[in-house]
Amino acid sequence: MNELAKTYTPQDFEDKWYAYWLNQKFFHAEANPEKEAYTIVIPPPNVTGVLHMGHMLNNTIQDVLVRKARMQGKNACWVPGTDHASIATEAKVVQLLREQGIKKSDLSREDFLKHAWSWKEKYGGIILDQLKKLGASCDWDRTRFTMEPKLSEAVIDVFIDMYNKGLIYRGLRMVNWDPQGKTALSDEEVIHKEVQSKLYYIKYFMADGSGDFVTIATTRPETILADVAICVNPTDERFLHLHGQKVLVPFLNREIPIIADEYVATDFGTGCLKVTPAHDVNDYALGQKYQLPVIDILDESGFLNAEAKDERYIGKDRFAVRKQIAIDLEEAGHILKIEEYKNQVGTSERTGAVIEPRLSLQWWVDMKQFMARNPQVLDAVMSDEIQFHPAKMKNTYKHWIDNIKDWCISRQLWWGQRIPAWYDEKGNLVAVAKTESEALDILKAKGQELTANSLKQDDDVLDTWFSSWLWPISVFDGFEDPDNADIKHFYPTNDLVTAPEIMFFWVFRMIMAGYEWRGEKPFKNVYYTGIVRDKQRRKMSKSLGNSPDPLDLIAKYGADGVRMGMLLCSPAGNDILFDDSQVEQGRNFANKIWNAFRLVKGWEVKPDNGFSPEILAANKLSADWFAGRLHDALIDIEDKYKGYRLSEALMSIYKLIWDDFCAWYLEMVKPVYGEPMNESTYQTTLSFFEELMKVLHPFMPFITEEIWQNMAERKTGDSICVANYPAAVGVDAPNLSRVFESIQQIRNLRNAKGLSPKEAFEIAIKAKDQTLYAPYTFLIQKLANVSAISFVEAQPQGTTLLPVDTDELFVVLNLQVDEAAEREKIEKEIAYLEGFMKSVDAKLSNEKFVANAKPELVEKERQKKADAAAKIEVLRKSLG
RNA sequence: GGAGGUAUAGCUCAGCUGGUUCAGAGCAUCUGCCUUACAAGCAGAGGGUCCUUGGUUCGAAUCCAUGUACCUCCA
Repeated sequence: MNELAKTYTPQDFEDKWYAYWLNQKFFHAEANPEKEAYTIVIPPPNVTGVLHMGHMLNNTIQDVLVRKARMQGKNACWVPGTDHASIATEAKVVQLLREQGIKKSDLSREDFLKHAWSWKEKYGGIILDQLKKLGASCDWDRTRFTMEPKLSEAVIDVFIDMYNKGLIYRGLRMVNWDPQGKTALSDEEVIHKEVQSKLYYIKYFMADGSGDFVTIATTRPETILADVAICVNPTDERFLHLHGQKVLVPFLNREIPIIADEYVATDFGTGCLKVTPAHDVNDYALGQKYQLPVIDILDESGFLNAEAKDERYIGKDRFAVRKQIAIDLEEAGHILKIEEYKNQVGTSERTGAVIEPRLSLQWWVDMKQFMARNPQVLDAVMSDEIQFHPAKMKNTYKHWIDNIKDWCISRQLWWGQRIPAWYDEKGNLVAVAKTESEALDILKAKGQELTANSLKQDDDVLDTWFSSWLWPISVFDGFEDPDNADIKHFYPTNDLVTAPEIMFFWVFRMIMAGYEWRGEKPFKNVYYTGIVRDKQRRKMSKSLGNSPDPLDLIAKYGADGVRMGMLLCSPAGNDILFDDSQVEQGRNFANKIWNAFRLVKGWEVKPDNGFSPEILAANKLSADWFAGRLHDALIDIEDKYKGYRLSEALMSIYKLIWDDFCAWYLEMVKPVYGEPMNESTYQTTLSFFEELMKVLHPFMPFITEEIWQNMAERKTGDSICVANYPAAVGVDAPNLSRVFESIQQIRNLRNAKGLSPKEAFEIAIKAKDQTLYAPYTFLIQKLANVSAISFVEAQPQGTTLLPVDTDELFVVLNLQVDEAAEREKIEKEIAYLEGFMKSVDAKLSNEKFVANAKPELVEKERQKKADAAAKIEVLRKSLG
């Protein structure tokens, strides 16, 4: 290293070191039974996605964990990859085609998939390249994609296996229908939003022509065309006379019965419920119970179909009809009133469209049965066999499992794994098999002769999560070859880092898959990150435009600064409020380190024998002190890692470097201007620096590598990312607490009195135990700019007293002291200590305390009392 | 409507098994310094009814209950 730039400029070296790491294959891991494996599988981002702040946080945490494991000599493997994201990707491709004037409906399945694949090839890798900018140390040779042939095959095999085990069934059920994506969704893919809508009170006239009517309240007047009954609560006295009567559906004049069921709430709306089995989940249940007909008036796009019967509305969108029918009802005298009303509507996570409950034939996973087969899915989490961080997430997990519902896994899309089910010409399910010929074989074995022409495969594909739940197994080809070296070595994985909202979509289901197909948990720890929000607590999102572009941030502050900014404020499970100023703090820290290194590298180094024994001894003492600090800090940091408290670990490192190393240690050993540094202290300082860089490396990989490479001669193939992580070594460190306090007291006095730090003065110390000061007077002289130090038995004339713990320090200065203010300050201090002593006394004289509290605690209290008494004495004396 | 969570300094958060090493950290603020590594810096300082009200206990920020506010998930 020749010249170091004056300020830290990450742009100069980040790309260089990332390329070097890749070149040297430091991130690549091969199965090796000799070594302890450490594995993370990435939560595969959508192949359509671009990096957002959530990814940044998530992947920074993973990188910290994997880099530390790697430095600790583990066989660290972080498997990257992407998710095919069937709905999101298909929606994007459809939109792109539309822009080119091509309609999906005009394309064959094969042609559409060609377009989708070429789109994926073009844009699919973007997000992974962005992760490289962040410094992610993934094993890129292992990059997987949930829809690549091997992984798709695993999905199909699993489907067939589950079908054969009776864990999957096909059934006509109410599903969440996305009219825009034209597909079914699982419950987890539906987002409930509160909207301002209207509650319409509509009159239904009695069929007997009496002119009497009942009033119902609904937010969806367009569905009256699909009404098949009116329902009231059997105990509702207002409507007893109506039971069994009939009313007419407005406009259609269809006669429908009035039925009674406890389901209806008497205190909501009018107490009369219109029953529309085709368009409401609860109504469907009612319809089943009373064997009511089902009239479905909506098509797959949410437009009214011929079943609506009324020509005015057929072929029109549900929302348009809602508006129109309200007007028409009003004109026809059917509207009693319209109220403003807040209610929840389900929307599609992917397309944003309002979900339509729709009766359709779909494939389902029988979750209750699955759980019965694999009780460990719950037990392992509750017993901490799989640890959640933070642990409070266990409650949510349990509650959800206790209320588990079947999982709808079929999607009416083309982009994804096509369901391996086969139907005859009448649409009857005849076989579940991987290929057409296997299906024919199965049929043959059953004695059914069908030809390829009469056999038709299911048109639908599987839910994206039906492939990602296999991820920890499938990335190691654990389905294709269950005993291969990779899966045996790397599975179960160690840590999973993900967002809490993914718990049910993904974490839970991976645990299911792990026990079902490996008989083993998929990971040991789950770290739930927070949601990244802006300063106003709004979730960062593209539509709000409140999310900074991570790459811009990296360009401005450097990847290390961004990583640190993300981590500083993100305890596990808490939302993180993101602000540029945090990233700035990270960048400033990097700059601090950079300059500390400039200082050390700038020293002129000469052999020890040219230095006075005093200087050598002094530097040795300083080094011993810092070695002690380093030891304590390493233990503390390790502790925080163990509890997955990464932001706290980082804060400990931050303070270790900034305060202990830079502010204290470097100032202690720094030669006066123009003087050289002795060789042994220089070497010790460099080795401290190296240890610090190693400890910091998982958090700030780039700057630590840059400095590490420059602190000594390095060979190609050397890197801090594979250097040994420092271990805490016990040391005999001097206690400098009184020395530091003395220095701070003197600095404080200077500040308070407006004395220049350049002006040196003498001090005298009256101490019970001089050995706490005598060997270190050079430090007080150097760091507090003191010209001479003597030890005395009483306060010399014309000096100012500074209390240092129970000792007294006298500054030899004729200060114009504001006597009254001084006295007041000291008296305040005495009052506080006396109050303190009183409370300790009260405790000690309380028999129950002495009897109940632990003996060491009582002893501690006695000690406190004695200390306080000594301090009071010192203060009293200073008052004269 | 149901479930879970949170409430501590201006902001973001620690505070574990109740006990003055318990009221803390970082940032921000204020004061003084461009002190030859760093103004992206240095040296200091101020700042809190630990959400309310009860209870348990010799002792509560900590445990329990109630209320309030906010967040998340589910219906």
